[in-house]
Amino acid sequence: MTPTAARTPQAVRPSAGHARDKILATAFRLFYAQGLRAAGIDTIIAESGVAKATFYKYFPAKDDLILAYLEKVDGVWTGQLHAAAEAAGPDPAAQLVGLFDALASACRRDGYRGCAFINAAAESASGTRIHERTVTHKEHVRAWIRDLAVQAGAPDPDQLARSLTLVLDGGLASGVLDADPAAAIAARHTAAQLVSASLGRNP
Amino acid sequence: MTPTAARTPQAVRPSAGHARDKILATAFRLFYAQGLRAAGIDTIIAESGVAKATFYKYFPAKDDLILAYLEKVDGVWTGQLHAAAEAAGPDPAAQLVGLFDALASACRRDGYRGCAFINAAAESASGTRIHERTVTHKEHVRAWIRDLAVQAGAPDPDQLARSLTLVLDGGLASGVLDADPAAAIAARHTAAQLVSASLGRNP
DNA sequence: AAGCTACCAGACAGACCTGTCTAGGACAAC
DNA sequence: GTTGTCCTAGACAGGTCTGTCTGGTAGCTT
Repeated sequence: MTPTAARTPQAVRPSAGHARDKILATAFRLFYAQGLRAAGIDTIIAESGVAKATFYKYFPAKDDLILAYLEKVDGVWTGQLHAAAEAAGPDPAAQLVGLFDALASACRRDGYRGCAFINAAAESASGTRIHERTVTHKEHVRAWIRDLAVQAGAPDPDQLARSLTLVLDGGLASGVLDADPAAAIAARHTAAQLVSASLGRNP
Repeated sequence: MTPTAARTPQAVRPSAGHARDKILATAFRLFYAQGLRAAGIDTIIAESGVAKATFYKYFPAKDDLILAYLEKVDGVWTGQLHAAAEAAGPDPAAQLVGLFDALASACRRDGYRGCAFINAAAESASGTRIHERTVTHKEHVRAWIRDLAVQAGAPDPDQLARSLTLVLDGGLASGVLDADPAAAIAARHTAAQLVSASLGRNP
């Protein structure tokens, strides 16, 4: 009601920034499906239905769009991992296994092509912002899994987190080859074995 | 000594096909270091020190060079895996763990950037020859590991081979992020756990 | 009405990419 | 000497890529 409140850009122009969302949504789709280099700016612009000038207003360079894409992927994938873990119940040990359901769900999805971060890292030289962002993502995931391992009372949470991220990354990496659900099932099974062995319980 | 023996191309022209080797060696280096798309034909030709016509004589298209590159990578990597396994001694169970030493050696090598096949698959659309070649490679590796698992007397060699390839691929995939030897050590450790658990021995 | 903001449409530049083509040199076989 | 093979040097075409720039439209604010 106050003039200042009415003056916020969102209130004044409901469509302000809308173009950015359309671009990012298209980039999300094309970058993942085709790869960072194979998806050209012109195609993204055309499929977004925006003008070129608008694109370069929001993303001064292609790398900026790629980083925004990775940010979005991070949010989506992390959310799916957390949701799968929580769906396994309150027991941290069960959550460590349950998070692998996110892998199975992902690989059943149409157009699944493995881990967007691994794929991005394969296309970017080390030292670039894109590469660094990928490393950060993987570190966050491992730190989260390590946290669960601590809560589960693992004697060596670092080692368990390492093992589980290896299996998870292996499952994701094999996803770029074929979206075989058997790999995801095997990953979950392997994770259960490793968690049991680490916690000293007999499966 | 016979005329026919002296008439073999290799004897007549020692340099025949030499240009092909130079091209392939340069491609091996650049494709792995920079990626398939980032490494341009012109650069490969320039660094090989050959003429453009010579290049296109041996490799009619870039894809042909990429396939030859993958063929070479297959030979090298498979050789390293086999060597590492054999170095662990005659026991198949020990070989299943020992093959992971190839991962540790690889990631200590300068310029290590993970698995060339996973990286190639990340850059190529599924259905292409490049993608198919990658799938074939991974199938061969898993079949070999499964063979070792059978020899080791694993009750479920398929499952053990799946688990071990997941860990191996996970180690290779994380190699494109950072050449952290800790990941390779953890992979070997995890493999030992899985082999012990599968064979019903207590570690 | 004037101004501002967000946007659209598309030409354009300059670099880089793959692949073709012409012209010719070095060397062994005959 | 002639022929055939393998090679070098590099111009060229036609396409694609990223990024810049000009000009014009719609709608809200003042």
